[in-house]
Amino acid sequence: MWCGVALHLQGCILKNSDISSLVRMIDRFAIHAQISSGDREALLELPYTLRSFEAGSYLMRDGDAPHQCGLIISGLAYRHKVSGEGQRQIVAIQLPGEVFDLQQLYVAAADHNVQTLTRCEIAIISHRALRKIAAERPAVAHAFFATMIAELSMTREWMLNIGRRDARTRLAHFLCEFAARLDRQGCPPGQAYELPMTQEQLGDALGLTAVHINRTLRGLVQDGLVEHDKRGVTIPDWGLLVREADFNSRYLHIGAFDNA
Amino acid sequence: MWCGVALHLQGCILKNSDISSLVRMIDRFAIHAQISSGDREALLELPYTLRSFEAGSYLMRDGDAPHQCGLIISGLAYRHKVSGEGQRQIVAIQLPGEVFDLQQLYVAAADHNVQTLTRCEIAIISHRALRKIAAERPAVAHAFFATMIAELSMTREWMLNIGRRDARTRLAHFLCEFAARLDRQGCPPGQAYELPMTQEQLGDALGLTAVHINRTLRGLVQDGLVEHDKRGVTIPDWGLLVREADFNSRYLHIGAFDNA
DNA sequence: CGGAATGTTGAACCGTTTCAAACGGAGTGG
DNA sequence: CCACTCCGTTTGAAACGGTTCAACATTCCG
Repeated sequence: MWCGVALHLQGCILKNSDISSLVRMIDRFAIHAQISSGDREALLELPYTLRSFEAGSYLMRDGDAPHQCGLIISGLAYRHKVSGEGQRQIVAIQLPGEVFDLQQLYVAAADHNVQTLTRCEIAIISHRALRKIAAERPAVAHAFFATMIAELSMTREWMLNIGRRDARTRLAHFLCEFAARLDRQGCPPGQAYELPMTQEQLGDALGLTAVHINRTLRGLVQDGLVEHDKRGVTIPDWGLLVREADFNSRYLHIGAFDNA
Repeated sequence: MWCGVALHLQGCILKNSDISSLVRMIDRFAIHAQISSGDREALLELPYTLRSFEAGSYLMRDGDAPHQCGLIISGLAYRHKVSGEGQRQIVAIQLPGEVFDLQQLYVAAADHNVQTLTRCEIAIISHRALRKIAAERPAVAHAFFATMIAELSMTREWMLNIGRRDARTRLAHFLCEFAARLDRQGCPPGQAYELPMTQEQLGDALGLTAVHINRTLRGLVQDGLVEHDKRGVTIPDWGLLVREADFNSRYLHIGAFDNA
């Protein structure tokens, strides 16, 4: 299922680049959540295992008893559920650096699947270790809680998107959200990014068919709202697309947590 | 906006019924989350304010800076967002006793609305007090976290429902979920319950129009899958509806949290 | 009792799906 | 290098599920 060597942060060989990206991510998390440097150190010293996964690997399966979480160092993953009829709904995209996958931390059986979208480097950490640090360090628990709030908010907006917007607006909104979130993660801002999803996956994310995604996307391209070659997306006029998409980034709570 | 007198639990007049239902709810929460009796006492001694709200009152507005949470003692509430076109999507129904409204606990500006569906008795508590108890008592923080996980799971299932199931299945699924959740809250089990929602609200919850809800509901009734008079729903054959609804209660994580 | 909100029904319409066929690019093996 | 396959994209035509609009019935509530 996964290839690559398991490397422990503690007393184990690790490429410099891996260490530094882990540090960078936890630092971003720390700033975001305003945790102390002691908390930051403790987070860094947890027993991570670094693994590499091929595109399409399952990180978690619906029904499994989950015992570990992942922090995406590089690559993209997605969460999905499938209905009794075999219809798939993608319920979230997970970007690199979006802290820990905490969604099943206290749950006996997973209620959805997580699968990699591209090749991924993931720092794996046991639930036990995360529960322990959350119990010992209130600020870390607080930060974990805040990330769950952000996830929930994003999921609500997706629901509005799927339930109440037409295909064109829906797709435009998705493209805006992707750009805004990449932006926040410190990727080169806004105008152009790689979107490593097939049209079928886009359809599954937006509650549409691949065919209709195709037509809708071509519509957006034809009207000059986005450019699009292979898996690359570029947005020539951000304001224009935002208006078309009915997009307002407030629900992402970027840098807007109340830590008092 | 709200009528009725604000009553403080601490050293203040309070009807017996109010106290006892609050105690009952916190006890259920305590059992659910396996928190200690000390934690339970601390939860009970928080400075709640009891208020009564008319049906249709806003408990929170999109964009507000939220400073307090509510615990629904009796009545129903719902969360919703509205799109730029004025289309509304209901993203969750809140049942009595479903612990605290923690979804905006660490957020600078609310990202959605909460409105009462019926007349509600709500125990209001400040964010400050909740943050304090969460910081001081890891088990309580843990329990809060678990309720967020459950919310998130429910929201994901709604997304699957709206994105990938047809109107009939969607409505049937909604009715099943409602029954299962009421059941968990200790209401008389399964077969019959009151559903105090208009068809327009049902439509907004399911991403459909009121007209289509009407036709779909009549279809279910005609086929003997549900009975329905005024706002009452009864389910003659639970297994039958469950099959029609593609419903599997696992995502509700009823009594299935891993507290190790 | 009267007026407003909610439920019910029909007919026309439209956005999206379905099915089917063709096209293009990447990777593989001969 | 070509032939071949696989996967994803593109396009068209027909069908369908759900919407829209409009009219009317019913219930709720002051």
